[in-house]
Amino acid sequence: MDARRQETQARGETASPLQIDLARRILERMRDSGAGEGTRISAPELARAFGVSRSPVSAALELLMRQGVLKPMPTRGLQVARDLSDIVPHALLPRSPIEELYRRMMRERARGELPQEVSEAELMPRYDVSRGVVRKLLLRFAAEGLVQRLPGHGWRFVDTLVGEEAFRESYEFRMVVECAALRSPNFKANPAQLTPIRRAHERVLKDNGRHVGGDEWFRINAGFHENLAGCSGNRFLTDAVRQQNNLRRMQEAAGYDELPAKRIEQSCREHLAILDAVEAGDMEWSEALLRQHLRQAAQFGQAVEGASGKRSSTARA
Amino acid sequence: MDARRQETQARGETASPLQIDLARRILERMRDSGAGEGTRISAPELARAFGVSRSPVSAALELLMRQGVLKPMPTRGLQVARDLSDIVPHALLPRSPIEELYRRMMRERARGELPQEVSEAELMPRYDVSRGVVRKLLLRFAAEGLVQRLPGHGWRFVDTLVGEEAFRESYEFRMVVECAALRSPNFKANPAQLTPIRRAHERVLKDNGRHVGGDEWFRINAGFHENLAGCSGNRFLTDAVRQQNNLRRMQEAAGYDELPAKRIEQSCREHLAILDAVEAGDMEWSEALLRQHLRQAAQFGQAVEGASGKRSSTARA
DNA sequence: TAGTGCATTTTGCGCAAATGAAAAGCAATA
DNA sequence: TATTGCTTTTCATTTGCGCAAAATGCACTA
Repeated sequence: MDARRQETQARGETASPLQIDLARRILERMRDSGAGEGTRISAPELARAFGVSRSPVSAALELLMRQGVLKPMPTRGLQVARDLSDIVPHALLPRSPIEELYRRMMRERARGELPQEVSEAELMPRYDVSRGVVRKLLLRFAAEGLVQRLPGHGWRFVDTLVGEEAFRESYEFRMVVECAALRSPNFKANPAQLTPIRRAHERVLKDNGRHVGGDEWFRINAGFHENLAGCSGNRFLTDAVRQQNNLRRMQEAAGYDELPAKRIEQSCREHLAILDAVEAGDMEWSEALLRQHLRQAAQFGQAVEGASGKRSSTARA
Repeated sequence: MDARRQETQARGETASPLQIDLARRILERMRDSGAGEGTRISAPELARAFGVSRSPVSAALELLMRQGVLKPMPTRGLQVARDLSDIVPHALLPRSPIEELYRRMMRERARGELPQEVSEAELMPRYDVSRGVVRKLLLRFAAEGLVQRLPGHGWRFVDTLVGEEAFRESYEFRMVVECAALRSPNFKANPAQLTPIRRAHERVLKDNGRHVGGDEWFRINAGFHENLAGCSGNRFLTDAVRQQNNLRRMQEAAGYDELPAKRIEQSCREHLAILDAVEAGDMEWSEALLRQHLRQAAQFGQAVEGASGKRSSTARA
């Protein structure tokens, strides 16, 4: 057993979803924290940071080593093998089949190809997977608040953000929550938290959004809003923002409307301006900027939605 | 098969959790909608209202008939058999074992007897149930946002509301969200929605909180805040309030500190005052009242928490 | 026309052993 | 002292089948 396991792992044939996911997040973390060639990587530290044991972290590091991102230290341990600033995580790391399926379901739902109410038995043949897999996927959707169990049979996707209604409501909600976060009496800008965010934004601006795919920008964007709310010190405000990000991620998955580089660039600058104001401690100005930022994003989104006839397109703020 | 099923059902030995739950909700619905003796009950209408098929509704109605709450019409169908205003639903309808277990888990968690992070394997022997049941329970907790899956193994309960920190944050969050709901441009007081709420409050006042247990009051209280937010027409605001209610329900489950009847009565009056203002369309005054109401509830809760040495007691607003 | 009662179909849950993955423990080392 | 590499232990997922329960369809009636 042991021999066989080592063998398959060495061939790179097996890697659990968690391991792949960790590898990607580790890569992003290293890059955004400014780690350069030769930087030593500590497995226990990563395990702590991501709330898992060393086992999956070790597997993820091995994965990264096979991809040439890491290399062994002269004596023991691992170090960064190359410059990370131009790496596209998703290109380097294959998505696990289950992750792929998750995104596919999300996309089909966002496009309306998948009905709002579904049964497990309906999904099994559709995606040609076992019930266990279906349950696992639905459970994950449920954990992100994107789907709910119906009282009797079946599951129900939450109202998506398509349509003027939900779209407007979403922005109204975000405006309320995120501005409240800035106004929170306990608000405290944490440089250790915000610096990587800022760095990521600057990286986007540097290559004019050429190497920045929609996925990447979404992650950066979501991270910005979530961490900003996080500074409020109010976990409920933070959770609410995260929840909204999850919802918008589903819309994003529809894959319509690639966001124009111009728009990304502008959002980026607005984010940086907000960060400046926050770090300078000028909360009123921060709030004004944020409010304006959200309003513009909402307008942009609605414009796109109005232009294309199809149901689509939440703008990313 | 068929004969056996009818037999067991006739003996009242089997009743699925859904059926029992429906029976209780139907009872509450009839009572709060002011149905008196002789009122005819329509199964399809109830099925629509609760989003299930007629099957479990029929079973629930049969259950209520066996309890003497309903009786057959002269020709066909069912009617209310007695005055419903003094009925205590929980006393009449036995909770299903799984419901009982759910509440027990919640209570033990709220009291800190159950650790914040648990594994399924740990829970199975503890409650002497199969893995399937454990999963089902955890899934339900997850659906209410009370527990989350950890990346690797195990589940993690969300931070409870005990401790000054979380308690303050919770009220800050509610203040933000609920007041925003009242200020929402699309706010629209829906009498059909608010009248049953008002009636329930008046019932509480009428018998000075004598027959109103903590459970009952919690339900009414939660319903008030949720429906009020619901009038905003913004589903995200509504969801946020519901989520807070779920959290507070867990605190409630600890079962410390029976809320004094005086306090319930006062909250009740404050709720009614808010309803008055809302229905009169005076949103500014509504908001002022609501803000004051939440502030007082927060103070009351903190006072109790400070007084009793134990970790306990979220006040109900 | 909507509601009832009954029959049929569909759906999801319960159960238990085997397998794979993550957590935890431990000695060796820089 | 913290980290690494390895081993052991614990944990969760997978899989398939039988059954209970919910959804659905249909004839009949007020």
